[in-house]
Amino acid sequence: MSKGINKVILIGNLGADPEVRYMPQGGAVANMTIATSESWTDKSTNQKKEQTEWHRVVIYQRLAEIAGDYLRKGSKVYIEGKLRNREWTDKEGIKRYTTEIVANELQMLDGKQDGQQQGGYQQPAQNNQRQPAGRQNQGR
Amino acid sequence: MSKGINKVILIGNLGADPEVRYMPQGGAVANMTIATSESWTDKSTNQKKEQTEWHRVVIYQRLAEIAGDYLRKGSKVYIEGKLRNREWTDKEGIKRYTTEIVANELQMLDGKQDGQQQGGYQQPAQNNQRQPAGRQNQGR
Amino acid sequence: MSKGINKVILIGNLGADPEVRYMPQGGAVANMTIATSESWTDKSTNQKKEQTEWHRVVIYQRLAEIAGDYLRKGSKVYIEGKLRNREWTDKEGIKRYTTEIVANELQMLDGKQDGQQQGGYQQPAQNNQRQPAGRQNQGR
Amino acid sequence: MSKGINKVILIGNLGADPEVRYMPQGGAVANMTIATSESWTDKSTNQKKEQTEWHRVVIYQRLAEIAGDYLRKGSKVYIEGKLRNREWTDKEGIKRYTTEIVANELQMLDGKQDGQQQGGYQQPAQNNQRQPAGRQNQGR
DNA sequence: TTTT
DNA sequence: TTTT
Repeated sequence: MSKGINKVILIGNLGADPEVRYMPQGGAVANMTIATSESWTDKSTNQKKEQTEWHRVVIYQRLAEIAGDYLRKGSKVYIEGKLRNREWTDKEGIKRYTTEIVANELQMLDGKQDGQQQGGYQQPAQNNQRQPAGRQNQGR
Repeated sequence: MSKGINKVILIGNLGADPEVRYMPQGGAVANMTIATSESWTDKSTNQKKEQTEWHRVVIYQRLAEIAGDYLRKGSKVYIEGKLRNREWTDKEGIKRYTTEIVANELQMLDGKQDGQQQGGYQQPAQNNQRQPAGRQNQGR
Repeated sequence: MSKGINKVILIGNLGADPEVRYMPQGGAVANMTIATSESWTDKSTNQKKEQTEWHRVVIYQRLAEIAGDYLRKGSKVYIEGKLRNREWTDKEGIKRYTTEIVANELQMLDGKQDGQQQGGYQQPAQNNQRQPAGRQNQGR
Repeated sequence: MSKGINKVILIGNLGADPEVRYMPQGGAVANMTIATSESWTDKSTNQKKEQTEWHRVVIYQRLAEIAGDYLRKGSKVYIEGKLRNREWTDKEGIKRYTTEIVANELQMLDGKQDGQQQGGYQQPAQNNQRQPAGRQNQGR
């Protein structure tokens, strides 16, 4: 049972190909960043403004494999998940905190679902290699 | 116009009374932390587990004043807003990043809307004092 | 896999105790109506207005039993689910259409979780009797 | 102030071009139907199943004009709004009820934002004609 | 730091 | 038919 609601809904574009790694037990973990932006006109200066937020998203298991197989830099996705705060230590030994979205639903929103990319033929195995999940870029 | 969707929905309890400050121009800003927790049974050990997330929420203007007037430590609220990442420098000069929810909708979900609290009579003006918005606890 | 998103989020009060029935195979089905209301001031007449919507909600299986055991007329709930349109024929043989929310998440939002009701002691088994699911009020 | 939450989020495709009409006072009203579908494998028969829901969506004012100008049959959209139940009388004098989503946010999710359509050149003024809002297809 |  |  859960007490309270912790829900995030994002529609945005991937800043890079998802990074897929595998846990020692075999489960997949995908990390990706998603940009959402909003634009408005500043009424005092009458200037157009744009603000982009970059969201750290982590996905597990089967959904992580789907992300690794079908999503690429620039892909537009719908993500639903929850917020999670994580503590880690950087290489200088400084304690840092990161908020990320743990996604439990994912939908591609553009037609590049064939895995085809702008830069010609795409090797589907590229993001699929079983890399150890240990050393990864943590935090932001 | 906005490109993409950046939406957060929370239902949880306040960890403390909201901190309300006023901008130089007079607009109110309320900061609060909201806890959401989920509990489940670990099927391998058959033990009950609970995980609590603490969310930093910031509210502006009229909604901030409502928060300051009606919400207290322990209040259950519905919050809707968007994720915003903010960069700041701590007192050691270390650059830090914080993710917070900028709320644009707020609803009280418990009957303590009279401002009555467990600890006896409550002074409604307490959180209403016009404190300068300058020096505040930043980050987490 | 799902194509598209079909999501409803409601916070409101039950108009009556949930009606719980059991399918021939034993699965529970709970029907309930939930009111959400919004109020505003009509700026042309300066009059306060209020508009209430009544939502038909249906819940299945274990969640339906929880609803039957813990929810009562007046209970405040959070509901998450999807829209479903259903066709049925009334007793005059007229074909009718009803839209309902099929809930997949439910949370009680008030302190009446002990099953205590305003009218004195409450028999918890009352809504629990295994009624046939056949003859029910359909449509609205 | 609103009591309760009444929120719908849809991502789906338009079943037809939006129908835009104008109120006597000049405000635009757009009606459209949006399909969401989910597919799954029936584990008892091992057959693939698909279920499509058709949602009636109504949009007002400036957003209605945007819908009329940029959306076409087949367009993929994100819609956010609220549920509203409406009573009307069909031509046989039978009282009917319809549930629709009143949208307050709309985002196009495919690249056909230039108004270009599959069937050749598209007249942008076509859906823009100021038709009276009186006689419209009501109900479903 | 909340809540059940 | 609910709730404040």
